[in-house]
Amino acid sequence: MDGNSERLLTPGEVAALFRVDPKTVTRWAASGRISSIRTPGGHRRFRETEVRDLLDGNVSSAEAGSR
Amino acid sequence: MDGNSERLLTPGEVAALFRVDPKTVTRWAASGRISSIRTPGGHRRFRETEVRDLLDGNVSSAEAGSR
DNA sequence: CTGTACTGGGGTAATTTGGGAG
DNA sequence: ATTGTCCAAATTACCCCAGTAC
Repeated sequence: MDGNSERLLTPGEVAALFRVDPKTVTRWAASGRISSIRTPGGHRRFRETEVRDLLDGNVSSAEAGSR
Repeated sequence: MDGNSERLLTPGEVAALFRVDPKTVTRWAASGRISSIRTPGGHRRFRETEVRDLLDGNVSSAEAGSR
């Protein structure tokens, strides 16, 4: 209960995080690749946790282990 | 906290920085020589700091007569 | 209610992906 | 072993305009 408000990000925010175009983020939501919440007006909003998870959940660590 | 504000570069950007083909950059990521973040669409994004470090941190001053 | 900034949808061009062969 | 080019397919970027968000 309470306001465990999940911070919602706008397409422009997510686009900046992934270095892509806001329209591309919209396509991800349309393809079901990312969860999206719709505002009464039809605009989309994304969960920060989901975006964060995607950002660091696919990082191939090069790790400088010059052996 | 949250040092997530990292600028990401596209394969074409990194390729232009190294003066190589985008395909070559992709191979570096596939070999694990450089960190890579994947977009939900499958495209790769590279960290600006990582590329910069490689560009400036790999200069063997004078390149002693290696040949 | 007015105004500014951003968003949604469609369509087309550019880029990126993956594997194979030189 | 590393790189550059070939092919085909997928994904992404930018154009327009109207509507929504604050």
